[in-house]
Amino acid sequence: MRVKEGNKETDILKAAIKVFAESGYHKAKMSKIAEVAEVASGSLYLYYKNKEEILMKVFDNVWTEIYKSTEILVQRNDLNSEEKLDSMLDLIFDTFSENPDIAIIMANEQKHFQLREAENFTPYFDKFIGLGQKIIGEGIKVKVFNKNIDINILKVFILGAFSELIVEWAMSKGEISLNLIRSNFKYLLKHGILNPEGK
Amino acid sequence: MRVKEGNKETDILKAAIKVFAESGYHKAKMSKIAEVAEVASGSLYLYYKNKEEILMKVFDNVWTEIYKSTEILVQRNDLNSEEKLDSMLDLIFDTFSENPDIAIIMANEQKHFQLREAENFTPYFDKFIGLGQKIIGEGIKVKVFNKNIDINILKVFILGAFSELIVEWAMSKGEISLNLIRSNFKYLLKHGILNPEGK
Amino acid sequence: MRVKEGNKETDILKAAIKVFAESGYHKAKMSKIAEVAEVASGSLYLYYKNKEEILMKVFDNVWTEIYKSTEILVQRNDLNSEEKLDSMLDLIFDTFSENPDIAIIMANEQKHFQLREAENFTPYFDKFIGLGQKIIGEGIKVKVFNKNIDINILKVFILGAFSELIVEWAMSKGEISLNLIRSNFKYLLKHGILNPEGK
Amino acid sequence: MRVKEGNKETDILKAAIKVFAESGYHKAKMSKIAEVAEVASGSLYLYYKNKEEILMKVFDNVWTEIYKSTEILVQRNDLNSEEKLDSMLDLIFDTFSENPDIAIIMANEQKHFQLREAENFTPYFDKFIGLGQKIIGEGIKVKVFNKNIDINILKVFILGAFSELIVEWAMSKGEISLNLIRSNFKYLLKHGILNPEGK
DNA sequence: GATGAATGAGTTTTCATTCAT
DNA sequence: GATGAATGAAAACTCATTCAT
Repeated sequence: MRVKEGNKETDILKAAIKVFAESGYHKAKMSKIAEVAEVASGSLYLYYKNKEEILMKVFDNVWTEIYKSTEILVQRNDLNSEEKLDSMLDLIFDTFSENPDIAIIMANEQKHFQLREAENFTPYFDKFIGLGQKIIGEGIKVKVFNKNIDINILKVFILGAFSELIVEWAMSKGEISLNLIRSNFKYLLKHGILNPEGK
Repeated sequence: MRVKEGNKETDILKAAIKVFAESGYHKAKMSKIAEVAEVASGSLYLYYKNKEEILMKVFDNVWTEIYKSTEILVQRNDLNSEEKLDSMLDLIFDTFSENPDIAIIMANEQKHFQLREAENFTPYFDKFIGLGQKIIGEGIKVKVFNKNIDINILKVFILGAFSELIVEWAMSKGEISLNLIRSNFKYLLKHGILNPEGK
Repeated sequence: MRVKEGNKETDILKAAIKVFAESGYHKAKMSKIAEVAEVASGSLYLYYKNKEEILMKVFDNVWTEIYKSTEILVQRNDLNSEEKLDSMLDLIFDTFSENPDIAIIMANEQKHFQLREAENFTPYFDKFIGLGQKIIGEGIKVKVFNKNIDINILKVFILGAFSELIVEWAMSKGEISLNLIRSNFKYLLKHGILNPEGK
Repeated sequence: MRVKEGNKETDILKAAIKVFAESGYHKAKMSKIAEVAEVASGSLYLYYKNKEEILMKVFDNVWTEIYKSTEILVQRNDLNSEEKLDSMLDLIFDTFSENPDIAIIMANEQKHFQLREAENFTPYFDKFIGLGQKIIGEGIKVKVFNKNIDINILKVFILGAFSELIVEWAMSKGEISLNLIRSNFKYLLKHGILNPEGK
């Protein structure tokens, strides 16, 4: 029999990530994904039920990975709250900077599907957000973080700033230094923009 | 004197904003926009060249308005840099909180069209961003804002955090207090999350 | 505005009848129906939800018409049972001989959809069968028809024989005399094949 | 000695009969046939050229068998015309009641392929019909059957009534008594529906 | 200007058939 | 012979846009 050559499932997913990032989900054509994956269009449906399922798989993969790493992080006793937040930010910076196309897809499509196709959207995004909240909550308890800040607002603040920055970086195709973005992001998040030395 | 109401061009734009916010641009049907605008579908094309042009007009309207108000703000002598930043943030908070559907559209669609249909995208967005940068730049010069922060990164940081927050609010249909969001946002932006009293 | 020219809904139905009769429902292409109806393919969907709905409409139309005429027939007091049966047979002979393509479609497709898409199948077929049974039942009561015959079996017997004959005629494109078929059918149904004069 | 069971060619045919009866030929999937036959889908093509050939084989098998048995019947000298007709009817009743799925397939698909794929359709159906005509023709000659009946019409009449009845029985999954159907069928065919005792 | 019926290009998806192993 | 992964042609259907009235 004809045996699976290489790994078509992965090839297709990689191709889809590329095409979705390039054209946006709605304008992306299945035929283009097939072409990039060097696979017949019918083969897409051997591995994925339909176009949406491919996208959902992209999100599921990243958020599952991020969630799992964060879970381990949360349980570490050798790190204080500030260090845990730092590590968590490094984690997502690393993940998306290794997969800039996924960052672009997340920024452009995630909200739409989270809102309007919630039942098919990976539960690991919300679970990850929950862990982030936990880290911050602990930081507040031990008075490292300001207790007057609304934690629900904070999480949205962080997520928004982060995803905009990572996409800006991804779109610039590396022209902007990721490390500069990362350090500025961390600094801003912790100290804000005011000149600490006063005017 | 009040301009006569029932202007079709405006009706269509309002209807489109509603429909785009509800379904997302790509899934929005022209026939639905026509229905909501209480206009025949053919009439849409009397006022707008095509579907995309309607969306572009939505963006052009908000960013032009925001740009113009910001321009006036920038020129005021009675405000220092921190006050100008505050006012600018109030400006966009006010604008989008009066038009939550536009906030949703901005969050979901703007990036796509900014990137991939740049030639049709309103120049007033970039012009507005320029003004924002100017305000901050001045603040740095007078040492109100921290000079070590990269201004390009900062603008993306602010924009990302802001739009995520405003959409969160818009999607929640008013369940979250806008004032709480605004004050937290301003505080975070200025002072960050660390407890100022130390641990 | 562009006003309905002619009657596209009817044009499409007529075209579909032709195409379904020619190729069979499953092999019939929507594009072919559109071509025959001299209409764009998209227009088909202005009048019918999908391919199946067109076919269902064909069945609904014939059986509704036949049912209504039979209903009137059943109520007549001037006819005895044998005459009513005769008239009913004439009715269906006339209907299908005026629409030979529908006869072909009925013979080839009806059973499939009756069985497997029962919820979309016209209720007027069963209602018509009910009236047929009523006529025969009355004939048995007044001893015109043989009381030993199972009426459920009889109705299937008649229906099967009739539809096979009408299709044979329709397929022959008029080579066989319809009147000959009709008289032989009536005779056989009443007297059977045995030579009445005995051997 | 029993022929070895588990013959793939036969397994496939049996599976196809089941699947065709269940879903109808056009909706039947080759993959489903393979699954039911417990065979790989590629193996279907080792034994049959394509989907249509499988169906054609189904028809060929029944009609060949029926033809051969009828041929023997025709040549018997110990039976008069009426008895021959009776036996022939028993023959087809027996054949299809032992293979109700084939009865269903015949009723739903035969006409389509007889008409539109005549060149691939088994010649044994027509040959069988020829024998049937011969039996009746002889019955007319010896004045057992009514000479005024058109023999071509009669054969269609019988075939239609029979196949509708056998399918009705097959679909009812045995709820209706086959013997009752058979006796009513024979009676109706010979004597018709009129009450022999007059009104 | 206004209408909405009509258009037809464009895309996803299915599934019979092939063929490398 | 047997397998089942891979293929790609084919077709239904959608919907932005046009245009006759």
